[in-house]
Amino acid sequence: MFFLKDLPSEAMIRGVTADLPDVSPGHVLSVLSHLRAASVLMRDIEAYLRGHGLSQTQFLAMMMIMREPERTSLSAVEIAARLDISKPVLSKVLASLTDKGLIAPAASQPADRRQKQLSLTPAGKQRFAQVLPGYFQLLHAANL
Amino acid sequence: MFFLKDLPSEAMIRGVTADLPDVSPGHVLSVLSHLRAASVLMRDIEAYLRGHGLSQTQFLAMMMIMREPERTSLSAVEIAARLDISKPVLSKVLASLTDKGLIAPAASQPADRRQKQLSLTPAGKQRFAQVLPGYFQLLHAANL
DNA sequence: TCCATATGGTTAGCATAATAACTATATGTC
DNA sequence: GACATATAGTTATTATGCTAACCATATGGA
Repeated sequence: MFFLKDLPSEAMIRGVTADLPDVSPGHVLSVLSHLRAASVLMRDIEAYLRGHGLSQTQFLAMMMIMREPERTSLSAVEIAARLDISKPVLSKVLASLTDKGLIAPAASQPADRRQKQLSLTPAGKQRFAQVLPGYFQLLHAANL
Repeated sequence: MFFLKDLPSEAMIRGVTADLPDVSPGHVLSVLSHLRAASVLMRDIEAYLRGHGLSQTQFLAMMMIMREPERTSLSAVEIAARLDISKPVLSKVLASLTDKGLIAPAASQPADRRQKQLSLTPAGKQRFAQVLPGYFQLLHAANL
């Protein structure tokens, strides 16, 4: 995660986009500022989570499982759809969380034997509870 | 680049942060929405640039060199500072741009032999000019 | 029933990011 | 002048993302 530290000046954008009448330099600069702020925040979040032994994706995968009001488990494709990441990435993330003992196959598996339902272990729930408040405080403190 | 597709509801955030009085659920949700929008835009930008044979970092490194009003070259550390990325990443990015023939060592090298000044080649300037308008149009079209 | 097609998940290979550790060159102080 | 320290850049290692290709299981139509 990264993004430009030195944003282009509005004058520079205006010069480059002079022949693009549908592009407003002020708006483009505002979008760039937001991108910069978002990337800095994501970097901060990743550093915070890494301090707790988790990548952002690992943390969010746990959140997706915890968040289901009616259920205690989810299948891999359900998690991938909610996170908007590719299946292979999720496959690795789930393997890593399993290795850490934070998630495990759910007690009841579905009839469809292609699927694996996954639940948080007690250790997983505890880790998640430890990390969540600081995560929301970081989000709250962001000026975005 | 990615971020949550299904954002948590404000009620869910409120429940989790009930004992954090300094965290406002509405504000947290707004920050999450901005993060989501920023990550989607970055993914779109990366896809656009990849279609032109460049990664985002490669493109931005070229922009940093082009952008200097008084100069036609920059050293690696100057580029890294403006982009806010680590030196090793920049080292690879510059090697890759050199392999593509888009940048080359500048005609005049500084006395300090540790440094390498880098300029855009004619092919580099042409590629940059091809790509830039679409880049700004993507930024302009973003609702961020 | 059987075969084509779809879906869930993993593996393989590539690109890009980070930190740590390295080489080479400059600089500044004794 | 010589040695300690700082700076520019590269290499090694690790983590995380992607697409493409691959198994295994389900499903649906002839």
